[in-house]
Amino acid sequence: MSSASDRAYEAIRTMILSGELTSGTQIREEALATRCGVSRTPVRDALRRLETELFIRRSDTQRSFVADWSPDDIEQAFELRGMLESHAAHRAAERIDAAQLAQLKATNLALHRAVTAANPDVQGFLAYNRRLHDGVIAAARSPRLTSMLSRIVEQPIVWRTVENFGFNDLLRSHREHEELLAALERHDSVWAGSVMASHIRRAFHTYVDADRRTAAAACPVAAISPLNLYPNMAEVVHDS
Amino acid sequence: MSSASDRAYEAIRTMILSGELTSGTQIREEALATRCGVSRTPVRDALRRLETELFIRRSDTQRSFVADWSPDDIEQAFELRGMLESHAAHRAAERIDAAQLAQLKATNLALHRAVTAANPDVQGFLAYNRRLHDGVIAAARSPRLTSMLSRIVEQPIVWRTVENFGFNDLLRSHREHEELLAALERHDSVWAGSVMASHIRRAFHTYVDADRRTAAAACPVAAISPLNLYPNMAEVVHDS
DNA sequence: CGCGATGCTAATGTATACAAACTGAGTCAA
DNA sequence: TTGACTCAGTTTGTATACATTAGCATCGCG
Repeated sequence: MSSASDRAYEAIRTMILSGELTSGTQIREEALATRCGVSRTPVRDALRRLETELFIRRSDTQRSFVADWSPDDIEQAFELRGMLESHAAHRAAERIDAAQLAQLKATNLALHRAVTAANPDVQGFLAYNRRLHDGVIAAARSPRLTSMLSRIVEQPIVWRTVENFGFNDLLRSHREHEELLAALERHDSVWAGSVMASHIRRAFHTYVDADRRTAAAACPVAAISPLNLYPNMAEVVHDS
Repeated sequence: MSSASDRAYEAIRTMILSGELTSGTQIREEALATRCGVSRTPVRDALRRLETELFIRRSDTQRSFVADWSPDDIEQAFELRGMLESHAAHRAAERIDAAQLAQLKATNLALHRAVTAANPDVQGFLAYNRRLHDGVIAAARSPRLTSMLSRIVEQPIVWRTVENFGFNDLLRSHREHEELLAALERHDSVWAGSVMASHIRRAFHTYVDADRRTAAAACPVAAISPLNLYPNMAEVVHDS
């Protein structure tokens, strides 16, 4: 999209993810506009986008607040992402062609190199991981699915997750991708769907564990949801 | 949302659903603004919303066009809606309380009355049907799920579908709701999920059949997708 | 003392003017 | 003839000013 609108979007998103804007904070368009160096118009655009991605919540009276993610919210997000990406993998297995498959393999190879480098390149892992998942989604050839996955189940959690990943988690991620690729190569949709479902479910648990370890640590992204100390706590009340 | 923005949204949406704006038509903000009697600003807002709901497609160069729904698109939409609402029913069965259940029952009773009235009240059916499904989604208590279902898998297809429903289809819909309510009352999440999945899958086939019958008829909503004459046509090329 | 009305302040919604970007037709050169 | 380039016209993006509405506190009245 356009430059100013994009910059505003990225800037605000980053502020939220970095913890600069904490959950529950009210958002004033004017203030953000100043901060991003643009006018209110593109900021409003960005806020709309962030709202559909549930980074931002609007009160019944049109005020915007930074959304707070309860442990239950986070689990739901993982659940939805698992369901949708599993479906994407299922479709992809029926539709993927040799070129796409080759590209996915190359991506996972690059991911492996990033992980096993002298000092592991987490940013690289993130980028390749994203590219691989995007590739699978694209191979599913469903505009609706693509749109839902890109917009709603976006990366906030993944971000935070990978921050807390250890070396072994990254390696395991690579191995699971390998299995997914094997399933895609055989056009075995059931297998592909299952692998993807477990892949994401595992990421969920890795997240919960890592979060429990680092909760209340100095890292602001962990401090956002200290309740994660109790991941088994069943019903958490939440508004909106 | 705000008045002008809402009016623009409703107006444009109606233009699309009624066939006044045909698929593929380029959308000029200025023209729509004039037509809706508001300025470009709320029109832009409305277009963004309609874009996330996939009523509108944007070219890589920021031009907007009315989306065209191929038969494959429509099946995908039903698939996604089935998956998500089935999940919603599953969750709802675990969480629904007596009050919510009673309300759903009342709604389905009202739906039945609307259908079996002297001359069947299709608009009434629509309203009650929507209320019932919304009730189930609300009972699932998942903001993310709610947002996805309300935004993306919205009602365009349902609208067109019900236009083509016959008396028996409406009655069957009521019966399937009854079964769903029974599952919810027993808090049987597996049953509830299955019933919802078949309910929506059946709606898909009813749509396909009805559409085949009425395709190319005078009704503009049917004329929007003449390709539906061939519902079994597998792969349809589509851009975006 | 409580409660509601009222006016001020601040935030969002809307309109409009201007800037930037795309479109497409026409032109010129290889 | 084709292909790239240019330039006017059109369309969208951005900024800003104004309108409207929510928040909030104070004041007046019962």
